[in-house]
Amino acid sequence: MADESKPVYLRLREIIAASILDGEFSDGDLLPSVRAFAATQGANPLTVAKAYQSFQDDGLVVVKRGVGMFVADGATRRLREAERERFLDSVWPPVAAQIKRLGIRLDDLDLAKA
Amino acid sequence: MADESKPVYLRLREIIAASILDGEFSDGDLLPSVRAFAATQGANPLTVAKAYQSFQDDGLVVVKRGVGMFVADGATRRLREAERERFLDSVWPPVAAQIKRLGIRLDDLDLAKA
DNA sequence: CATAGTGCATCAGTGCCATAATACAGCCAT
DNA sequence: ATGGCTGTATTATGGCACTGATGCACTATG
Repeated sequence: MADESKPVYLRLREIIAASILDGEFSDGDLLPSVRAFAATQGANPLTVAKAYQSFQDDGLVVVKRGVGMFVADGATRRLREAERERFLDSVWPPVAAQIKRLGIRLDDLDLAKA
Repeated sequence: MADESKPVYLRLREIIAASILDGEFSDGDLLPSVRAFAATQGANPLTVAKAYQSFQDDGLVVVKRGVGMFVADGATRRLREAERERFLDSVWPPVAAQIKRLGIRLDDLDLAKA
């Protein structure tokens, strides 16, 4: 969901979520520091902090002050379920409607194109 | 694409585009006036005007000052092609990526749910 | 000409987003 | 203990998009 028009902190949030879902970071793993991640993404550290903040609010990330941010226990599973529900409820229906409206056939939709 | 978080004028634009693609308005038809459409949608007339504006810029709508806005010649076809290209280029790839990432099977995606 | 319906231009207000510069609080290896 | 790394809080600023109220120019109709 790399929509170029979205706010930066939301894009960063999606990048982090994708990394976790793809297994790049597992439960208990130490996430990149705010400053380090900001550097690699060319973003402001405070903007990164804002992205991390939303994960804390959901309890998906645990902060050890002075050490770093860790993926919470069971976060991978909970994140996957939350994202799945959000996708099926909010993302897919309008997409399906557009597919139908535009008369797009499933042959045109290559699932490997991702 | 009724994303509740999007700006109003973009949602209105999508409503209009869908109406045209669904054949509710054909080439040459008179579109609802800015004020009338604003009333039915509970929006501000200026916001509606901004939505219509984007169609004018694309030449999909022709303005007769003092009369109203008409669907341009060939607009239905051009709109369908533009929307199709936009969908395949910008919308579908991230959606497909998310489907793959979340391990969603095609059985869960009911195309009739639209 | 008078009226009522069009779209449109102008100006202003509001809120979110991103950035910045510091400073502070906690942990850890040396 | 000290230096260096964590995240956090504060305040301020600039930019931009969205929304809104008012009034004007235009056209069809009678």
